[in-house]
Amino acid sequence: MEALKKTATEQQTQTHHNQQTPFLLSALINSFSIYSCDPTPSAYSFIIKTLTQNSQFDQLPFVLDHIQNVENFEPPEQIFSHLIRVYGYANRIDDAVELFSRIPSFRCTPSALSLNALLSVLCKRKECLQMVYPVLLKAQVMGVRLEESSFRIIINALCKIKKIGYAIQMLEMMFEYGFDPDSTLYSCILSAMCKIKGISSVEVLGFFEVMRQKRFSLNMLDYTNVISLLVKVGKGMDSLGLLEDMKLDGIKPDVVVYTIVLDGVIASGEFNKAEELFDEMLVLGIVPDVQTYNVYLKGICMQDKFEAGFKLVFCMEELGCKPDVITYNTLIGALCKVGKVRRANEVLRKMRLKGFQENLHTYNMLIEGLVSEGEVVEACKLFEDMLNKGFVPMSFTCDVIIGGLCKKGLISQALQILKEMVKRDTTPGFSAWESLLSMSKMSLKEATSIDLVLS
DNA sequence: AGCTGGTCCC
Repeated sequence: MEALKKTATEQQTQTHHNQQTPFLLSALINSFSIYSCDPTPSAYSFIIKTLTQNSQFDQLPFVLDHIQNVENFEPPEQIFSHLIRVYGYANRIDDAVELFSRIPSFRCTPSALSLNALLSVLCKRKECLQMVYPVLLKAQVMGVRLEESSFRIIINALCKIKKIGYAIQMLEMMFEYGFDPDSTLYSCILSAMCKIKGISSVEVLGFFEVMRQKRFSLNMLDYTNVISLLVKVGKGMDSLGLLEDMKLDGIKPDVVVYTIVLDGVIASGEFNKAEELFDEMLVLGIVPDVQTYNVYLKGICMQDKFEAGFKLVFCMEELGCKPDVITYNTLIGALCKVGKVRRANEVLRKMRLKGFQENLHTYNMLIEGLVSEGEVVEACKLFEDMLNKGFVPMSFTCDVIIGGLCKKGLISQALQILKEMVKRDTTPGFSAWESLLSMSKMSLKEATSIDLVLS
């Protein structure tokens, strides 16, 4: 073994040409035959490690063939499970799968150790997931028994690709195998469920109920996931119940949970309840952060209480919770919505003075606000300002301006915007075409101009 | 894990 290791170290500094028997393998055979003993499994382990570390994968088949056909020892399974993982890292998926199937031919009985190695390799790659099922069938034929850890790998992979139905089936299969899946598997599925868009909240709540009946100790994330889903599907008031359950469960809701629930309550227009919730939070000693204040500010603005809104922003500064772009955007958006574009513009000026850079959202809201007030020329100025600052306009915003310009009969300016869009690879929306084409007074020359842009 | 409105017609 010492002789082999010495040879292996020397070999690294030498280059050598292709031979029938690779250098390290013959070194192994020689080193042991000098002392008239047989190579040990750990000697093979050593050269396999050396070869993989040097990325000499082309030599591995010779070594494996030698173990299979010449030696008689029963190699430990770790040699193969390790090599399967290494093949995975090297992106040699077919080699990994083939080695797994071949394990019995090495006088070794494969177990979940190798199977899990292969499953991990396959589950890490989206394009390999389709191979998981055939591998499981193969494993069954080979007499490999799935372990709890095997199920864990598969369920995690299924959750990642949002195949919740299959994940639940695997969960049920675990019972058939005599395993009792723990709460982490359920949490994993629950969290994946909540991320699926268009999932029915009834289904999620049903699953959540199963978790409760199993008397799992639910964690903060479980509650947060479900609460956030309820808010997303517009059942903000239902999230209040879960907030209570959470407290009864001994979990102290944090600022994130309160912010989500507050958002849900405000979205439902229950402003009194929102006040109550905000107070409750303060009483519990939870310090609102900028995101909480932004949600709270949205509620105030929804009630058109702009003075209170400005005051809140001032208080934030006093309390050391610096407002951010979203805070100012919330004010700007609310002001534009009720036609107070002038005041919205003042907010823009103020935020710039405070050193904040407006973003795409700020421009979108102000431009739309100006257009709906009939101030198309101002809107165009702002649009230009936005382009100069390097913002990529949203097609929606362009549509709004084109609509506004057409309404005022400013067709050539509208066409200018259209050209600007085409230049930036932005596709005009339906309403932009509608505005342009509905101009019955459009002259032939301008119609041709559209033609040119289109072609 | 949470905050800003966001994209055709019906």
